[in-house]
Amino acid sequence: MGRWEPDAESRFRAAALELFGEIGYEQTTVAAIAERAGLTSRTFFRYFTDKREVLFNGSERLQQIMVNALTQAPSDASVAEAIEAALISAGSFFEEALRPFARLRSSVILANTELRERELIKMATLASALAQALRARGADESDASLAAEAGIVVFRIAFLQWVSESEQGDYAQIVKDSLARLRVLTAR
Amino acid sequence: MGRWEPDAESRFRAAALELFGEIGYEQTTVAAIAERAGLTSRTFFRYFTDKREVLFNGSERLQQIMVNALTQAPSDASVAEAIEAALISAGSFFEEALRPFARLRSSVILANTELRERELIKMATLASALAQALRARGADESDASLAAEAGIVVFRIAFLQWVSESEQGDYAQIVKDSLARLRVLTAR
DNA sequence: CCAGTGATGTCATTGTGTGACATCAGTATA
DNA sequence: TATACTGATGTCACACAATGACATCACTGG
Repeated sequence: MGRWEPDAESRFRAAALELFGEIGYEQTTVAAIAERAGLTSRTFFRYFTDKREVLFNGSERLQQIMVNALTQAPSDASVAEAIEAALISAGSFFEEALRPFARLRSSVILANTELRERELIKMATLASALAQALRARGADESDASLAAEAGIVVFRIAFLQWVSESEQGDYAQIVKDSLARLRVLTAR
Repeated sequence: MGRWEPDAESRFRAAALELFGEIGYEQTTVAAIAERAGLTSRTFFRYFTDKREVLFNGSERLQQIMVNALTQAPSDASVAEAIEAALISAGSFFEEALRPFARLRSSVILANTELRERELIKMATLASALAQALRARGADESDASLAAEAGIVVFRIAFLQWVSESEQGDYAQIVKDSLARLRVLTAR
């Protein structure tokens, strides 16, 4: 057995999500998270740059999945088709079993402005990565930005629907519907 | 003459923008801003909830202008047309004389992640307001969100182009071009 | 002339975030 | 086996952001 309990990082994540749900994000101090995880504040900040970041470090993996999907789309696919493929590939993140977790996390984020800010910049980073991948496929500079950002808009709205209590549909279907709606709306 | 120098708020804004430009956002302390403005940190936080907020409190006015434009668009205008009117109405913010200021402010924001976060949430708030106004015009619930968010994407990209050194065109023309591009991209 | 108002200042406190240094089990190396 | 090394954690000290409580005092209206 090692000198310390394993999985410090996931213990931090679990403790944080619990406390945020129990007493709210602002009321939760880093010291409290660390105590519940059996560690110290100082150690918390070695794993996460930020108090907020403890809720967001799955995002690199999501980004990688989506960029891969986009890159591997058929080379004759249109920009819109490539983006659609990327959005749908994110579905592996959104399996039914993870819905309760996603719901809790999502409600914590929506309840706090600081956390929404962080979420938005993660989405912006994702959009940049997708735009970059589109350019690598030969898309025009500003077309790439526009398409990627618009794609992320659809992604966010679809995700919110998927995670909402009332919604029953599966993620891929919601994405396709949203894309279709956007098409209608932008058409003259 | 009043007991204090007038325009405390704009003195804070000016001092902050100067210092951010001179030594960077992170290196600038609130105490330093206050000192340059001839006031106290405590007073700074009476005007601005945040250190960041000192760069962002024009946004309510922008929002009001755009929502007004959207609301006053002809009642038979399509969702897309109403959004276009709102985007173009923002042009009163972006007159040629203000470009140097906008450029400095923009470069300060782009250089710092915290500030980019704040900018993004201001844009998100703006998008919500536009969506709300669209619903008031009778637009479908999710159509309103999609159209407003997509509109803000165009707005952000157009603004970035307008503010960039190389670009020469005027704001309204850039918006129209970007909208046209988005239309082409989303079409099947 | 006086009470009240409001913008500012002073002081104290909590929490975030970070640098510098200490500890010490496990591992590699002589 | 002894010794040095590594790396995850802890301890301590500190700067800065943010906020509550209370003090100050020019100006205003009666």
